Amino acid sequence: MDTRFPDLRRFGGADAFLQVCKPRTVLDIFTGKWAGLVMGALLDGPRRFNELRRMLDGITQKMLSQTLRTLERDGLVTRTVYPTIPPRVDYELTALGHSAVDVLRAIGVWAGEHADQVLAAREAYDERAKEPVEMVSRA
Amino acid sequence: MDTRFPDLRRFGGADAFLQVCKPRTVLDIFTGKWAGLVMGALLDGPRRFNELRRMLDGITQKMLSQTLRTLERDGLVTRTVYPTIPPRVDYELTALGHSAVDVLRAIGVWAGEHADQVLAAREAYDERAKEPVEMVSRA
DNA sequence: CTGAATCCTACTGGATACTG
DNA sequence: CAGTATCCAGTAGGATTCAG
Repeated sequence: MDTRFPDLRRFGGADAFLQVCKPRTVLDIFTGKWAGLVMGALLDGPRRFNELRRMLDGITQKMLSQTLRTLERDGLVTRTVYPTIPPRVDYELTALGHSAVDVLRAIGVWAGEHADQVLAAREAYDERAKEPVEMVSRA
Repeated sequence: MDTRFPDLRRFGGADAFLQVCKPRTVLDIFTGKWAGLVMGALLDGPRRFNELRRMLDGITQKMLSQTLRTLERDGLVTRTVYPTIPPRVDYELTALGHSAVDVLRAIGVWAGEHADQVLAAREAYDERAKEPVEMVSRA
């Protein structure tokens, strides 16, 4: 989901979305599978790599590593290396990262409040699909 | 980005995200490439298929059709068919859909306000990557 | 411990052509 | 007009292996 600048040229109505045109690339921050969870795991302070891995049970090293690198690149997380043996690396949310978490929280709240409605709608829809079919192709 | 229920079992810290566990499936609403834009196009009232297609310049029939069907399934949009000739179909946001748009707007606002910071951070990061490299592997 | 590199699969989204 | 069906490319994400 990206294709780099598919770019949503002008946008008909909805002024609120005009600003989404350029910042669209930034939206990827919220679309990844893990980015939100990783930031959530950093809410309480700095964490080490394996600490995060344990918190996000189910994530692979690759995805954690990849996600962290992206978050760092986007300025949402800082990475601090302690040149000790064994090496130790701490990750921490930046101010920007915290502001992003607020948005994630808003999304989470909406999802929490409306999940039932959405799921019910889905069930109803899928149910209707299996129905009588009415339009019998009577030969 | 889905794999249906990868399911984020328990979640270490961040209480705010606990509720994301079950409703995670609902989050897909915001992750699609077009869902947000389509809902945005419906803000001012009902629209017909081709009307939407023109507003969302760049979208293909397939994606518009697919997106609308998903939105309908999730109860965010209603679909009304007028059995006239030629056929006419109207799409309109439901109350649930409108509430979702509010969240989308919040995301858009954040993106608009912080896009510059993120993009600057990215540039800086990419710049550093090309640097001296310091750690010369001196034989 | 903290990653990077490789391989592999499934899904998203686009182009094109056809139907009621 | 409002779709559906088919084919195709790019990519996200997982498993596994290797390295500093």
